[in-house]
Amino acid sequence: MEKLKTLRGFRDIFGDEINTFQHIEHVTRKYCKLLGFAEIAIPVLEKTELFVRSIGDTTDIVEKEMFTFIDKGGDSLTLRPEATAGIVRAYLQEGMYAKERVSKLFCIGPMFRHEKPQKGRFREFHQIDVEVFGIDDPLVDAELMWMIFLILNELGVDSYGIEINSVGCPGCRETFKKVLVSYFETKKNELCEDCIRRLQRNPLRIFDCKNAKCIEVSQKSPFLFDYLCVTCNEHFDMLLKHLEGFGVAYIINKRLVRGLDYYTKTVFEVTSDKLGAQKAFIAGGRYDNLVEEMGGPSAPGYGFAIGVERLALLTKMKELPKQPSYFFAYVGDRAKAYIVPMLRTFVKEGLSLSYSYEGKSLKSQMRYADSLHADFVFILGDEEIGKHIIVLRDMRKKIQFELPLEPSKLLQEVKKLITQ
RNA sequence: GUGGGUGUAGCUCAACGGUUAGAGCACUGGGUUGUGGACCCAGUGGCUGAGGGUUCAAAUCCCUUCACUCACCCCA
Repeated sequence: MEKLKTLRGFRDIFGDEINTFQHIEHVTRKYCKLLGFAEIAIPVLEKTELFVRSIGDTTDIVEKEMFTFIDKGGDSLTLRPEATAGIVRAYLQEGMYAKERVSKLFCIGPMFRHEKPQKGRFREFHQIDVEVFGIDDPLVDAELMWMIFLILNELGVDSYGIEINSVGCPGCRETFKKVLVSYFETKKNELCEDCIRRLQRNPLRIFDCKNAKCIEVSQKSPFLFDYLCVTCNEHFDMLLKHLEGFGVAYIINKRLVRGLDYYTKTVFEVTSDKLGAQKAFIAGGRYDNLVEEMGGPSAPGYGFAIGVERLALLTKMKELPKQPSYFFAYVGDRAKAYIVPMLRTFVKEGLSLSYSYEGKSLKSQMRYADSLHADFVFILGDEEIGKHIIVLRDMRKKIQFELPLEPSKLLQEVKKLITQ
């Protein structure tokens, strides 16, 4: 029989890694709540059309990376490749735009993209998504970057850079595209095959190319940054002022463009050189026209996504002080019968009590207790039962003493030890 | 989708084409009656990823396939 295993690019997350995940979620939730964000859980599965309309039908994500299938009813459904589309849908469907002036939402969960896996990239991966709707003040852009700064600081991530750029509004972008295309047309023979293709479809993405010759050509090319309209320019200037006010260090990267069609004005990436080829672990930007394009009111938006797997690779876990743990070791069947009352007594008080189901020798139980890093071990046998006592061994201090066997008195003595 | 690298015990890895495929870690038991970590002894554990071929003989060479991995494309 064939061995059962996870699908390619899908993984079990457990052990140290899931602890890191939980820690990342905990810290992120804390700052989201401090800055007035409300958590929302949205479906993993939506109609394919939602993603095609929001992400853009010529993007790689939509063209070749979605898990799409036909449902029994004949609908085309897709496992979400990103969260923004679904959150925009919820924002509209639940009428949030009518209930509040500004909506601040965040969402944590798995995303799915049918790509070839490599370092820091999986077919099922996890994102923490943060979005703001209803306001286009550059203060929002800066505030969220500051939040990232606070989160990374608390997670002990040190070597990273926040790269920012502006991709303008549809107005300045269109005029710039013409300038750009006419420049690259003159250098066409120096570009790689991919970039010649990009020239037709999405010339801005030539800036993303890693080919040495293309970089050389594009470095001398005009930048959209220098062609921004007055409004976009002012937005960007204010963003920089606010970032300085927040004390967030940034790098302006005029080459930075993003893979999703809906971005306007501010775009940014947080990168680390410790991640291999997939160096961006947080990315986001402004999307002032997306909500309207999705059939809603004219509501600007701004958001970012944290790649949890990638961030986990950079997170330093601190050893948290834990409350003491207890182990119950027993000798003989009469003593084993005390497992149930011991458990009831301890767990009710919120104290962790482990034990061996199999019993075996006291030696093996002590070894087991040690492997579980128990702080205290109770030892009970016929001898103690006869004397109405139980032995408590302090595993760190290597000392042991006798305590009353009666549960309420035992608990009293144990609590005294904790407060010592 | 395109390349490169790697597949041997639960994990990390050995084994020139030649005995019964080994070691460390982990696990289990033991090292005077009922006491942990270190140390010592013993034990469990493998269709060498799968399938075919070459050979007297294949973990080892060849082909196919699958998986993992890194990179490209793209992305968090």
